[in-house]
Amino acid sequence: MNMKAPRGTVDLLPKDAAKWQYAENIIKDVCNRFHFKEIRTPLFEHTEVFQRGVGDSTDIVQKEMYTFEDRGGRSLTLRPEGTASVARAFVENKLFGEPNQPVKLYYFAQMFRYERPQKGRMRQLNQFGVEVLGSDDPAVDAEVIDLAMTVYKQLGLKSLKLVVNSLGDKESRDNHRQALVKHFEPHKEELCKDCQTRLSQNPLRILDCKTDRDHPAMKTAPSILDYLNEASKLYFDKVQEYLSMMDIDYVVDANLVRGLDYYNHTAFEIMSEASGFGAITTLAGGGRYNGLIEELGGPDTPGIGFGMGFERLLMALEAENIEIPADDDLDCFVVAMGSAAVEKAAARLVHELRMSGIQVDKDYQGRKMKGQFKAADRYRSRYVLVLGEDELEKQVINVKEMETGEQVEIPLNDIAAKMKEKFAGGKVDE
RNA sequence: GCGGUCGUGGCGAAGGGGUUAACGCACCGGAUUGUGGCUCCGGCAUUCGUGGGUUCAAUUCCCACCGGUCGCCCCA
Repeated sequence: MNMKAPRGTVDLLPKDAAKWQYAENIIKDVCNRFHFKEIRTPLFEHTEVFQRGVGDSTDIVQKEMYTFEDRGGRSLTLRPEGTASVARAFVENKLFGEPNQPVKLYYFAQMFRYERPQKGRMRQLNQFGVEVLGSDDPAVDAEVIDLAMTVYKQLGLKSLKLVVNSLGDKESRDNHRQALVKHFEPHKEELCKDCQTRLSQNPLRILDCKTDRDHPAMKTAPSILDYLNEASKLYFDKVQEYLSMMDIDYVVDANLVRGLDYYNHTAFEIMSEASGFGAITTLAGGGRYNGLIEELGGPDTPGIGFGMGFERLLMALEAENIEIPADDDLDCFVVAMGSAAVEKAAARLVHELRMSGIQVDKDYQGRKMKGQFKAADRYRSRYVLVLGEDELEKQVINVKEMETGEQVEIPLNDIAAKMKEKFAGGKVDE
């Protein structure tokens, strides 16, 4: 039997889970300040949701989905990204009818993509993401970007690069697409195999190709920015103005192309520039997707959002040597030493302390007293409560403060109240 | 999906076809009948990633597979 976690998956162990919780809490706080509400959608959807939502020509749909048939013969797919699911939920639950518009949502969710694992790329990955549905105000684009950047700043990241681009509206995209095909068609044979396919499928992505990066036709390729119609250009200008007003640094990269079909107008990506990051530097990516809601059967509703890789976020924190405050001190450790009666009294004591709101643990390994103290030390326990035959006889408990080494005897009847007193007002180091 | 590289205890790491698989850290016990450190002593690998093959003999050589890692593709 293969008892290893499936390829591309990892166990999140307690010491790392604490870091995740820390980051999650900061993110939730930022979302709250931006007045976004949480949404939780199912882990899997009808396959069609992604085929239509993400787009048939994308890598995700073509080769990365975890698709399976359930016992009822339905084709289901583990979600490879968040936007399509949220859009489906928006339509199904008629959130477009809510009085509060736009609908501003955030989520923490696992995504699944069948890819060759690598550092920063897992088959099961975690994303934090947001979606704003129901407004095409360019200030919303800026707000969404601001939210992402605020999250990173709140966590202490500095070496970041924000890249923005505009893919324009449908008319602009179509015109640009035609120009691209016309431009690359004569060089078709010189391009890589992938790009030859892209020429007919999605010529925009040729611009993003690493293989043909140095091809002379690449430099003279028509830029989307030159094909934006008036409305699209105006829109992009406004987004940039808002970003400037918020003092958010960014660069415009006309070759920034998002891999998913639903994007139009604003596209952006946030990358880490910290050293030792490896080949993968994208921390978050997103953009506007006016038309997606309609594609999924809802009313014509504009939308914008981003997905932020959680594993990569933590990699970035590590790369920038940002310490995550660890708070794993223990309030009390009960050392019990003696007969069965002592053990029973200790169990009761532990229970009572916990009922009083005190964090407490004890030894269950049958260790000797010295070993129990060592354990208490490892747990960084503030107090050790010793209960032995003598104490039980006298109905007291020996309380030792580990940092100072001071010890006092407290009657068993008062111990819960006394300890509660000591920890009143919260722990000092919290 | 393709290419490079790696896979020995909880962790780090040596070894190199031959009956006991170094060492360090951590952990447990003792010296010290009930108190955290230090020191000393002792304990701690029956899958040396998995499965085949070569051999009298394989952790060591060969093959395949699995997994990690780095890069390509692409993305979070």
